[in-house]
Amino acid sequence: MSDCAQCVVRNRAICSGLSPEELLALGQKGRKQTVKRGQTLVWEGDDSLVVANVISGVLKLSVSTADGREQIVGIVFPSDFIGRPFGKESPYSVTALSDAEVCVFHRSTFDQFAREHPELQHKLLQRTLIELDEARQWMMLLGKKTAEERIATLLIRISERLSADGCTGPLLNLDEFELPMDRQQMADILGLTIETVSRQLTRIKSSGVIALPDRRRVVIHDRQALLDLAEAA
Amino acid sequence: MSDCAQCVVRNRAICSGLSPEELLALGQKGRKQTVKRGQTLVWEGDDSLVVANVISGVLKLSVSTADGREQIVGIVFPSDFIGRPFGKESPYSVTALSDAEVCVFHRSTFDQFAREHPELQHKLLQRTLIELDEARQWMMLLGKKTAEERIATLLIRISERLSADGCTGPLLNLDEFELPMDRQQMADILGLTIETVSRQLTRIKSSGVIALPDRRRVVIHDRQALLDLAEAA
DNA sequence: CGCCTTTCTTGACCTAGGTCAATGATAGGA
DNA sequence: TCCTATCATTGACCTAGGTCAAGAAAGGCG
Repeated sequence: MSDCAQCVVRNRAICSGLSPEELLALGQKGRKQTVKRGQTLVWEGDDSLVVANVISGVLKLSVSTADGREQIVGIVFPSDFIGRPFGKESPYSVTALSDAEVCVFHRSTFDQFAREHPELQHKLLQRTLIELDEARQWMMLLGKKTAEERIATLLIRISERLSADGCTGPLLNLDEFELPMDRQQMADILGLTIETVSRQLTRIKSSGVIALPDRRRVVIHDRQALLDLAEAA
Repeated sequence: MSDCAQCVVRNRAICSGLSPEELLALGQKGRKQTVKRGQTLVWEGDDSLVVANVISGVLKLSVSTADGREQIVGIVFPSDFIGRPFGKESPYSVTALSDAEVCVFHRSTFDQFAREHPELQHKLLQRTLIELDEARQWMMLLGKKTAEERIATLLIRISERLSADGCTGPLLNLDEFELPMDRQQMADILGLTIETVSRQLTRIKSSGVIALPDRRRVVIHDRQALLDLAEAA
């Protein structure tokens, strides 16, 4: 792989904290790969052969029932880690929502390297714990929140995540951004239908809290009001 | 703490894999504590001061909205780990569903010990990854499954978990067991109301797939049929 | 620039599951 | 053992959100 020391996600991905020598050693085991929008990198139930860091783009993690219902169980942004280390089957699919670049490793190679480098393993643990916390917050949303609360929560979360991505500071709370997904995908994240998503967005727009200049663009006019709509964090 | 080498969850908890000396060192930092049914060990939002292993009993992890809606985001059985290492706030409450015994550590003490013992950290990572997979399966249930599918899934999961607990082999799939929770708690796990839980249980009972000899007891008469009701895993 | 495909919005209607309220069971405690 | 405080079930009714079916906007692409 090309020079990890120059990597744009160098300071935020799990590789941060590795010594220059370790970074080099890990870098030699990985390779950069581009993924086209819509392309699936890992299939649910398949042998988990690769893990990766996201360099650019946005991907979804999803699980499906036998009869085709799909639930998106995670959205992955640049600097996030994807794949299931230390386990032979992937419990979900990983699919690109936009064109993306990832830095891929063979799972077994990565597993071995991680076991030999406690600092890397620690980073991975920290990240997994955070993901678990987030998954549990989302369980609350899916189990107990109304459609309007769900939409408001999603908009807040995406705006936070996208602004954190700028990496210029803690959180500057982007008030205008591009949705990295279409309406159907929003519905699959929120446990709703596309029609309900559409209706609730129009409702919130009509109240003046947000504007929707085009399909993908969102402008938050009154963040506090949106937070109130989202209820508890 | 008393002798870890004699601990009933010795081979299943994260302490498994530690050398006798390490086990002793860790054991000296912890203490055994009993928790009464209904008692809350950790409050959502509070400083995360303790972590623990569950020795006996069953506990719930829950998060609440400002207006009092509660979602149970995890059920914890003997040999499971509780608490949020490497993070200062607990994102959920931990409450005993039955009287329980836990083996408690100060979080900071535990964090330090874990960082010095990669094997322990690895066990913790493995466990966290499994919990994350389970949380995501549950997101599918909460986002897309019908009430009947939810109930069937819960019954299957509990029976599997309780039989694994016997620790006599891989999975013997207990066909008769005691629910470690009441109807309201089932509802809070499944994102339903107590009435819907009750109605669906009666429905499944009427179809002959299960029997309910008393409030807590469940007998699975036709496991395959129950699996079919639960749809996809 | 118009055509076609896909995506999004909106409306009319329906239903799974929620709400409210009454009744029935059970477990402890005196 | 009876009494009382839960806890669970059942029924009648309601509503948030799902379903089905038109339209209306955007993109692409020749």
